[in-house]
Amino acid sequence: MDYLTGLNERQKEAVTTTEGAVRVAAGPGAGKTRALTSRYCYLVDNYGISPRQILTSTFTNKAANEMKRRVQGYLGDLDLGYICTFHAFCAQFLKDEIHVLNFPKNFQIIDTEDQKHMLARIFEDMKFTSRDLTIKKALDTILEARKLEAGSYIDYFYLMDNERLKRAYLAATTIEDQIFLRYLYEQKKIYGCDFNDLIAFTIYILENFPDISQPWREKIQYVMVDEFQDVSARQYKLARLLAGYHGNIFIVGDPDQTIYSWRGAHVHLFLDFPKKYPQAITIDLGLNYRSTPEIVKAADRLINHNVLRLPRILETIRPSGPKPVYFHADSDHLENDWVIQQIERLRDAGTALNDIAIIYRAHSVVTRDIEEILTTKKIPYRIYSGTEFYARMEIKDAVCYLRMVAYGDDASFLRTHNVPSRKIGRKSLNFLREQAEERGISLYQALKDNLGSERFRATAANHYVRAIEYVRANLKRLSLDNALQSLFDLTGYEQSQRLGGDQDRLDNLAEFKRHLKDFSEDDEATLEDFLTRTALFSNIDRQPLTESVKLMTIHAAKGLEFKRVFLIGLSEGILPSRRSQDPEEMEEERRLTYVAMTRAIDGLYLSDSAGKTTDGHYKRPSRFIAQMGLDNLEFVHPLDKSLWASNAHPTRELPNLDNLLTVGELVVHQAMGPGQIIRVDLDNRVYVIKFEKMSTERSVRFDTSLTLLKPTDVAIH
DNA sequence: ATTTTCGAGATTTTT
DNA sequence: TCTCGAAAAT
Repeated sequence: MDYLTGLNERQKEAVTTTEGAVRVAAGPGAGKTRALTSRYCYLVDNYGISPRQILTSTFTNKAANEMKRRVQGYLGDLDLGYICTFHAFCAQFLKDEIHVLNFPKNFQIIDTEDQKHMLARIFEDMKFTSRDLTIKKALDTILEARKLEAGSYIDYFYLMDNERLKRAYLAATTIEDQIFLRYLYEQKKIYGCDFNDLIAFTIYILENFPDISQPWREKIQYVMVDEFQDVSARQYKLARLLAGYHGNIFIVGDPDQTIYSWRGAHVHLFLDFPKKYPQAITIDLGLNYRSTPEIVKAADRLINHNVLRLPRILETIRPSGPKPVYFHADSDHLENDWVIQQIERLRDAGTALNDIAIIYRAHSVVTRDIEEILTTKKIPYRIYSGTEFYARMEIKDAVCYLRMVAYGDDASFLRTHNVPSRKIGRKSLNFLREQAEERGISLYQALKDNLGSERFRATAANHYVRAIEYVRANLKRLSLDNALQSLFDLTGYEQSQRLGGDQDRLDNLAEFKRHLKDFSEDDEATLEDFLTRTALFSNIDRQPLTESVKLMTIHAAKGLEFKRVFLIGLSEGILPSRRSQDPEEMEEERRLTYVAMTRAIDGLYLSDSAGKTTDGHYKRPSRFIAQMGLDNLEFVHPLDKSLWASNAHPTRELPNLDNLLTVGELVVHQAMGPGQIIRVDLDNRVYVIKFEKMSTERSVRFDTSLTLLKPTDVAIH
């Protein structure tokens, strides 16, 4: 029973409320993963529910692994296959059920990079170049278009046969439609399934095939969703569908930590949960176990500038500590220098390097400079990001060689056909494109069919084709790691890397082969399974070999905690990002800062530097520094208020929204008298106000004259 | 005539 | 790291 010991009353309530719809609103460091884990154990242990009857959606694979470890710690070794991301659940589901959409069981999961490749190829085929419609924009448009009507594009296109789809894109009148339909055609041709499709297909099947849907809904007795504030509308719909039969849906989240809006998350989903489930009970976990009161105070002051939130009062139990430290440097080099000096000081005072993290808005903030200083000072560090294991060039190459064996798709072909160099350059590739286009075949097939032609006489293309064909033919006999080795040997890939002389790359390849070998220990494991896994679990958590300082983006730091946190690059244009223009985006930037601050347990260090940004503007300290409350911070240098002069933040927050009232504030309306602001609706530009005289809430336009009765920090309810 | 190499410039966040 | 373009190499 020790999964219940040490829980506070609120947490216990969350754990033991097992029926119906439950919403847990949890602040940072409130032990929400703890509550979720305990509830899982409680259901299995007390109610005799089998793990296969509980779907627990986590936001990252890392979080899933962490939860599994904890549950197994309490209950022993169990198969916890449904503690996973929605995407991983859908991959499992579709493997069994996608045949109803006439897709093969071994459909291919494609990632953003594949999609970009496909689009690039379409653009080139169409000889289409435009400054206004870049590949990136086209991809956004494609994703956006599909978001609108979950099922419709499946009805219209995925159930259409390829010939009709082809006619549709040829007949399209606008460039956008041409690209969109052409893209769907290309994707369908290879039975590709992107991350959105995984969810959308699953929903589609659940909604349209009752014979499949009903057994699943009966089987899944409990649905639990972690990090609900980052769930997209579509994922939410999936959760509702699966929980539809038993009605047990349990969500945990913190609207103030919504940092994935760009991926479809919206604060409203959490705030409006009771509208979907009128009987839902809400449990508030506001007690912060993690950070010192000083850190919580500054973070709380900052987040109170947001309008789209549930007001809450954060309480702390930790003993008092130092105020967060703010350092403004004259140059980015001096900023890095200061940060690393502090780290050295902490280390010499006995802080383990593992307890220290450097956090930033975007990878670009990490310059060669900071790495150089860390190296010269002999401080081991590890960057969690950009070049994660599977993102490394040589690993991607290896994966694409394997994909050539399994799928022979164009994206993999483009990555592998000329690595190492085989004298197949642009002209030859264009030739292949024409062939492929004309005959409706893949690039690889086109190459195979033209091996005898003069064009490829002088190239090493035949080696390439022979290697792939050999491994394809012998795949059943070869173990996966041997298959890859054969590919390497026959194509000379590894040899070329060896000649390149980069030992790191060879080490990485060796590690990749070990992974592959581990995977193929299981006799059932197929190449397709492995590729599915690499597509879904691209961030394998490798244990750091040595004690090291961790560098990561705020997004990557979500859900983690560190004794000491350095939040660097707190400049206007970086945090908040210059790309965040409208007020809602600005709120997201503020939430990001809030998330970063609340990672810290004992010490929080904030820094920025003067100098120029890449676009030539002079950098200014972030407005968020001021919004934390200057008296809540410890300034390394005497305070220079001119750094936040009124001209320092041009046009970021729309002027007419600058003076918005905040939820909870008491106002007087000329006609309707006194009332309290319940919600601020930015979409419709109205305040939702509960007036004393009225029984129902009223909407009042932003520009209506309202007298502020008195500002208040007190929460409503 | 093609392919390869090399330097410069830019890069939000991720399942 | 990736892309682009121009110069160098086959």
